[in-house]
Amino acid sequence: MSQSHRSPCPIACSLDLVGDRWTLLVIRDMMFFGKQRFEEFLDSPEGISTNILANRLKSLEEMGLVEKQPYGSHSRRMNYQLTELGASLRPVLKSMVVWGLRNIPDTKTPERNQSETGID
Amino acid sequence: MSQSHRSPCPIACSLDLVGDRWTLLVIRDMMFFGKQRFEEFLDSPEGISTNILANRLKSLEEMGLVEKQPYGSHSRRMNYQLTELGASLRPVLKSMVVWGLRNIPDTKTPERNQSETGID
DNA sequence: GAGATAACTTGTATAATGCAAGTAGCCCAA
DNA sequence: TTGGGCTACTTGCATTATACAAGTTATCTC
Repeated sequence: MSQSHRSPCPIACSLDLVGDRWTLLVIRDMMFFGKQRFEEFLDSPEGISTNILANRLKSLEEMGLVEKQPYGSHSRRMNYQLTELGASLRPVLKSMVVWGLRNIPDTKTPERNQSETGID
Repeated sequence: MSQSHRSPCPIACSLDLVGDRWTLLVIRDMMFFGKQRFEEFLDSPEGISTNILANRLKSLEEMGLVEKQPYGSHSRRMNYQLTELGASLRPVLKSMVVWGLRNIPDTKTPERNQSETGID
């Protein structure tokens, strides 16, 4: 969590951590869709590529937003989960959902998640 | 506002528009610090370079988040202002301020702005 | 031991960023 | 009327990040 920061501004620092086109989508997948595995993240409609995903999972782990654990004795399988810190990004994600739904045409959230996840 | 989108997800679409390390900082400067001119944006502590700034101002204008107007007869001077759409990003910015202040050490907002701008 | 699963790694091409310097239009004072 | 200052960019080039496709590795199952 003590990466290199461009300034003491909380917005700038937040962007230093999660300010790119992919990181928050991985967090979204964990937060709202319960995804936990590498292959599940690959399935998302945005189509992240494997090298970017591996890179993001590694830096999310280093930043303390995500925890990685082996999944039982099940082959090489890993489990990725949000830490408390990662989960605390929920209001940020939710504000983006609200803004996007209101202001960008043809955006929508999957029906089955609107009640379950508190996305609305 | 109808750029190319990776998916119908409101988070992904929002990130397609403002998901990089600089765009939201320009918006921050307008929203919380009342900056309106090219040189003022350059003064911010993060040190954006001129080509990136010109590029971001152009795309912000194309997206309809910012309006550009000539400043009276004052040489080549321009005024940049948030549109209503741009201003509607305030909750997103504020949620990042709150998260950053709580979770990233040594972040702070300038004192003089805390009451004036509704940043807290 | 052969095949399936799952999580990466590697290579290469393209695009974005960062840095320094230069350009261009307009105004004002000499 | 011209020369300098102000302001907003543009350009060139090196470095870094992204995108796409393919290959590799470790474990488990049969």
